[in-house]
Amino acid sequence: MYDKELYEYKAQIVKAMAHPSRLMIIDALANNEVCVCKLQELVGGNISTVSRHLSVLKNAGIVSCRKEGLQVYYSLRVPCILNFFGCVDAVICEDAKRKQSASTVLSVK
Amino acid sequence: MYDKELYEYKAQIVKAMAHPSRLMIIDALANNEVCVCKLQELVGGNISTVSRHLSVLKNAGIVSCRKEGLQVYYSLRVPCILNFFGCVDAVICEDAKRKQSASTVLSVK
DNA sequence: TTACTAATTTGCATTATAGGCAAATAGTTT
DNA sequence: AAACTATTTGCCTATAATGCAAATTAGTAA
Repeated sequence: MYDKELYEYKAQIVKAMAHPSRLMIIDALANNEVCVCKLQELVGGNISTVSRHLSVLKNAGIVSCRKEGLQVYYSLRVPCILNFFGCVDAVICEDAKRKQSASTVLSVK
Repeated sequence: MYDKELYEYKAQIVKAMAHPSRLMIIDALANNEVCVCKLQELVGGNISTVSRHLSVLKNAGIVSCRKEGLQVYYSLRVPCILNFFGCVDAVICEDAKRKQSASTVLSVK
């Protein structure tokens, strides 16, 4: 396949987003840069785990960071990622129309 | 966290896309339904593997299928998924501006 | 220098995922 | 019914992702 390599590359990026904590982080970075310490408060759990998630996102090219004093601030490098979230919601809504499982969590009419 | 459950739900959907063969399948379904046999030709490999990828996409609510005679035809249930692909390309392009690794595969100027 | 704080990296154990093969299912044809 | 085709499912092994804890790096302040 000619573009098999390209699909592998794309899959790497999608995979980088494919974790609840990392989606939460991306959402948190929607409007402004946030330091690791705040992100830890947000997603909870061990700081080493949060740091690992951030490095996954960074390696995929989704976020970038800058250091200011002791803190490291992360920001979204490609904001269009956020548009996608609406579509994921659409998948959930479509599903909710049939099953009931998702409707409670999204409060779909 | 309030909507931790929601993020887990979303991650499931994103995870379902996070594989080169499955991205390839989604792309193939962009404009029309395609039978499993054609999809196997496309992604290659064992048919049982392809079938498994399809069931991952189906469980996530991304595709649906209908049977016609001996064949099963799959189609995209939520086409907005495709919009997202442009954004993944944007991530790759952003990256290509710095590194050189991706530029060859995407032929970015 | 030492002590302190923020973040990252590394090692390890646990769990999840991928892919192949063979067997099972469902629909078709004879 | 039996033979045939398309697809799915169960079982297995190999590989990758996860989360925690301990060790490490980097910046700050005494």
